[in-house]
Amino acid sequence: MPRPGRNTYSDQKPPYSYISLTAMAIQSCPEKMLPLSDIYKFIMDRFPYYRENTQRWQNSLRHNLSFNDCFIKIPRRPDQPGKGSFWALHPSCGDMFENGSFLRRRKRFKVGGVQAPDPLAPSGKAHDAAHYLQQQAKLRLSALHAAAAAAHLPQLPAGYNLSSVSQPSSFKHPFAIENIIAREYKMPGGLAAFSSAGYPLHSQLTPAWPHMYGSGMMDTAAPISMGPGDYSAYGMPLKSLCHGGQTLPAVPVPIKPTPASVPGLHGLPCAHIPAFLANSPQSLSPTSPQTGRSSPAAPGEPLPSSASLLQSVVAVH
DNA sequence: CCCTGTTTATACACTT
DNA sequence: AAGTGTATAAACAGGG
Repeated sequence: MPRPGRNTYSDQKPPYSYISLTAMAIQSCPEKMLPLSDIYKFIMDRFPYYRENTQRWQNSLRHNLSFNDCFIKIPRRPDQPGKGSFWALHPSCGDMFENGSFLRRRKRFKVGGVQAPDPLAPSGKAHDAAHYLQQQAKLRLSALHAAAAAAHLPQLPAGYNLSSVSQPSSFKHPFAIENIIAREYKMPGGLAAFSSAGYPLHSQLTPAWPHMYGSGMMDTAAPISMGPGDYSAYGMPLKSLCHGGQTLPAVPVPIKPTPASVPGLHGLPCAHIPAFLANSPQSLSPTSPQTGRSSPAAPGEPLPSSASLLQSVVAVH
């Protein structure tokens, strides 16, 4: 039982920005893309704090999706009825939170920003994204279809759980919650920063799992533990990112910044992916104070992260 | 009508 | 102090 007199543990605001929350949601899905409603669902499933004032935070979240270049919008295919588009992470956004803080990025991801300020290039965002998603689609789909066939699943109906098989590569995006967790636990001194409730006391970098329902989420739903090294930041082997894949027909076409989008080719041919892992609430949750605001808790030492790996991958392109 | 998505504006916190 | 990133509010348009 939670502390008496207190709201339940989990009503504390998680130490994540909407950007990181959204990124987590997207990354949690095998296809790395989710419709808005599933992003909502993901967040509400795991962060009880967001089960209230939905109007408010959902408006903010939508604002973030539109406003930040790190999110790309992917249309649905005609045969995939439903409202709204899918949302995915821009392949080049890399590890935006490499500084270790999921509340505030060091720098905002901008398309055509740092590495390729080529004004002539057609919107880097759309371009990269399209390319990336083509590969994603290829990989994921083959895995999904194989899995569906094996499992006698008609059409990957909503509610399926193929998480174990639909991760063709052992990759984890920097935003994948697994990574976030792993990173946080790696934080030097991180564990020392816990309150008795297992809640970070003074640092945004310390483990934030208590905010989430279903501590075992990664274990149960994402048995993607893996050996280090052989994966890129995009959910596919580095090789396929660097080479190949260019021959694919443009499957997904990000909409946002590309006036020249091919109209006809819509979204991934994948099923509508439900928020993965709707674990039963375990209510670990935090109690401790969100000291983040007032306390200038040092952002902690930047971790060597997959960001560097990502950068090199992107640079190749 | 409600949901989705875009845009503008303001306030605040953090970084440099 | 200025610049930047994030949160929030709100207006608006388009689509199912």
